[in-house]
Amino acid sequence: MADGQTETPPPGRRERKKRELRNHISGVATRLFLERGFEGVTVAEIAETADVSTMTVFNHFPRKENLFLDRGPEITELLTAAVRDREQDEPPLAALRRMSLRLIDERHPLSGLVDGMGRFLQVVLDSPALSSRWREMNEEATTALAETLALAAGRPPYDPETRYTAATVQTIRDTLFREAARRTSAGETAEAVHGDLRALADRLFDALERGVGAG
Amino acid sequence: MADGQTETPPPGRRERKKRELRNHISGVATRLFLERGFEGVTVAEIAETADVSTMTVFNHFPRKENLFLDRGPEITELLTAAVRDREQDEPPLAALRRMSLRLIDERHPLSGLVDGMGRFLQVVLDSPALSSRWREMNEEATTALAETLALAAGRPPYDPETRYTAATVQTIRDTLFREAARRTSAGETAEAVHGDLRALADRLFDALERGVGAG
DNA sequence: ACAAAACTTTTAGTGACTACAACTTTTGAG
DNA sequence: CTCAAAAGTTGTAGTCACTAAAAGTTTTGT
Repeated sequence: MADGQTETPPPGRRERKKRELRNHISGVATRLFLERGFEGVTVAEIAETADVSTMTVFNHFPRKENLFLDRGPEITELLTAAVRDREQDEPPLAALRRMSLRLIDERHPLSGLVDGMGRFLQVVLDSPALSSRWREMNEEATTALAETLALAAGRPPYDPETRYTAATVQTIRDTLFREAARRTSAGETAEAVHGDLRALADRLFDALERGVGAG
Repeated sequence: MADGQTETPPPGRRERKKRELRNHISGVATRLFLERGFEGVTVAEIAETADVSTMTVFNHFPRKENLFLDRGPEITELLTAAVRDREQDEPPLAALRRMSLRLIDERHPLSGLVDGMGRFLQVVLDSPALSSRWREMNEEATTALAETLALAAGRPPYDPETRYTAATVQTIRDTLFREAARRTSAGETAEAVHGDLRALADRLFDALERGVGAG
């Protein structure tokens, strides 16, 4: 299955080392941020600790915030894929609800149901720059979802009511994440929160669907 | 009615001059931003043009973004006052809807129904920093509204479902503003957009109320 | 008139981020 | 294997938002 060479460079060593270095830098940065907060660590210090130059950090992460928050594209992908890849006869909002419940059941990090997520969220909320980047990621996801929903419903791409629906789905996701992170950080275990979170998700999606139909 | 002295300093000259200087600086800055975009103007240049020192600019506006976006508190105040000062028997969401329609009917700047709002929004959307501040203002308003709604409904101050309602009200407000600014900047007059915007507001509030009840 | 309070200014940083040139490593072709 | 191009890293020298602190100026109340 695996070819076991160690000396010959199989096309892709550059890329692999690049990924590894990126992970290394982001790992070092994340650890420092969790320990001392976002503003308490300078990029120069991260570079020093990771044993690279400051410029290298910026080569891999154009903004300091990206060192801590780099799952933005993943959120966007989850939301749009849920709508795009659903069965023909399933309404978009039903697919989005299913996907949200699946994240919760799988204790996916983006559901917030992971130990340590409380500290993570606290670091974000304590930092204006990270909070800002958090909202920016949410908006990117909202815009992408609005486009996908418009496409699925055969509406014009900038329809305000479609955007309303997309923004509200994002509100639900954000509400669920914060609730999960808040309660797990308050000492409750992920297991204890799981049931309540699921019920909350259902209630919020119910409210949205009563408002706009099946979407 | 007015005491007409010009030489004697009636307690408040300092405050008046301060307000005037603040307005002067923000006016100069706004003009420059509209002409050349947010990133195209440095704070030093604004200070120079306004004939003050750079530090004075920062004394009046702690962030550069505040020079262009300083109506955040006003939004918060409008939303919370609508709920706080409503008649006892009026549901909170009905009061918020009335307030939104009133802004539209009065062509209030925060409704977006003002000539030149298109260019304003374009400058905001063209600048990452201003877009970020815009979202931050929205979040402040959302948090304040959530607290007020929770109080009005006798719920705990951090109730996730109340926050969902507040966030959705904000989504409606933001959607309406963008739609108004987009269409007036596309050449339509505020009068032509007014009727459509009112109807859109009603539809969005209908959707929200169907979902969560009268709030 | 005078002292305290409130502003403004100057000075001297810090820290994120950029442009650019020099240097090193990896890759692919001959 | 060799070598040149491509990709990546590094150091240098900025720019710009923003801060801290001290000194100078104007306004205010007595």
